Amino acid sequence: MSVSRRGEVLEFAVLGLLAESPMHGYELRKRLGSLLGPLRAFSYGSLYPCLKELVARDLLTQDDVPAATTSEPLRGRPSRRSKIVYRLTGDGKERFQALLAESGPSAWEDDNFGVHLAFFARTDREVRLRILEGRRSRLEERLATVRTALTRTKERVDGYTLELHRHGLESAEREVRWLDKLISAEQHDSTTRRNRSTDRSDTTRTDPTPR
Amino acid sequence: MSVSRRGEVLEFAVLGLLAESPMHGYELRKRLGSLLGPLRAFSYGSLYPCLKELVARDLLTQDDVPAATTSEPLRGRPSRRSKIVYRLTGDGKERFQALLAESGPSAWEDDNFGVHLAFFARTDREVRLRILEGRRSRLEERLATVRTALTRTKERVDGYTLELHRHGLESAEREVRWLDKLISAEQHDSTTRRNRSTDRSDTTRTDPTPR
DNA sequence: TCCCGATGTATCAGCGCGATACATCGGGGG
DNA sequence: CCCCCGATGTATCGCGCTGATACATCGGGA
Repeated sequence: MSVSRRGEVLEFAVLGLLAESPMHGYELRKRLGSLLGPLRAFSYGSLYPCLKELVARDLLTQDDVPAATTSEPLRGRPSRRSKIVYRLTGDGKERFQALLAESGPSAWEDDNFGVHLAFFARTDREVRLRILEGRRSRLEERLATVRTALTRTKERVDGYTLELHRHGLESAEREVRWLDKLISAEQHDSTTRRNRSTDRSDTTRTDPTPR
Repeated sequence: MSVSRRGEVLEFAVLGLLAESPMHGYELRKRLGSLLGPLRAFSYGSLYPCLKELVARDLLTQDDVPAATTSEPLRGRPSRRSKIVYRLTGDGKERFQALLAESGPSAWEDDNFGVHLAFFARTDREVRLRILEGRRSRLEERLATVRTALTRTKERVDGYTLELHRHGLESAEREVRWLDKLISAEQHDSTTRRNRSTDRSDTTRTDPTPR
């Protein structure tokens, strides 16, 4: 209760990046940008408090690096500020592994899905499949809602609004097809191991090839 | 200053919806949902404070409607809470027209573009074109940044992250093509039919927009 | 009858963004 | 030679917005 549970996506991303190699805040934020895209990138106003909390939870350690690169005897300025390098602790690695293994709804909700996908290379194949399929049915279900809402009000809306929604709808449909491609790639890839692709693990009725 | 300037998108949307007809908060929020899509829809935690502020700025009036629909003599309950209907004032209509005429960068930034497009039926054709073209170049410019960033790091990222960014890139490219279609539709519309574009008059005469 | 979902108004904790502040450093132009 | 500028680097604050929650009425189905 008192843990205050920050949004897990930033925590997850930070742990994953620091699992590759220790680094300082500025560098971390840049990597965050290239991980999640220029959008989705978190600001320092989120990053630094998050780092602070992770240190408090003993998932990270922070080492102040004086960065006395030269033999310069530390001039008049008493405080020669430099980098603060963050590093994963054992608990941190454990926590990251636990988050990697997460395959429930929290893994495929809008905000979280991107990060989980970005770390797929370090994720178990079965978990990958569950997340992809969960994401797919989540999208499909939203799609159904939007579609009916759209047809119900189709005649009562002007052409521009309609066009806006049509484009949004097509984007979502395109994302479903993209997910299908990823899923089928995963299944194909598994041919080297025992493949149980015919089991009925579908959470929702998914017709093969809607159209 | 003291005006506190709330995010203009909600204000714009609310004014636009109330310009069609007065209504109460609950109804307003539903329309907001079908205007901007289920995502993008604002929560009551945003809507009610916004309404309060707009009333304080004399852009809206709020009328408490007892909702004694029938001749029912108002049974035992002393407090028969009912709807609070919001209505545009003259200043409100003026403000909405001013926002409709907005064609600067604020009109085509990510957050604002959707609302402006949703009200295109009530927007001057020239303003429509400027907004569409502004939006297009904004997207194109971001696209260029992402593309170079992607090729620079192409080899240093695992396949899943790459795929994620590739899909995002294609979505943006698709949106550009979509804008191109809208722009060309606008231009075509102007050459074929001589719209009474030069007249003043009607504030809201909606011409049948392209399919 | 009782519960449930829709209608209806309203608030609150907390999160994340954007702006801002401060400080060091290398380099290019006046 | 200096000064500005942009990149590097850490950090905070205001505030809009979300999701949860609260409360109240109503119609309808089990």
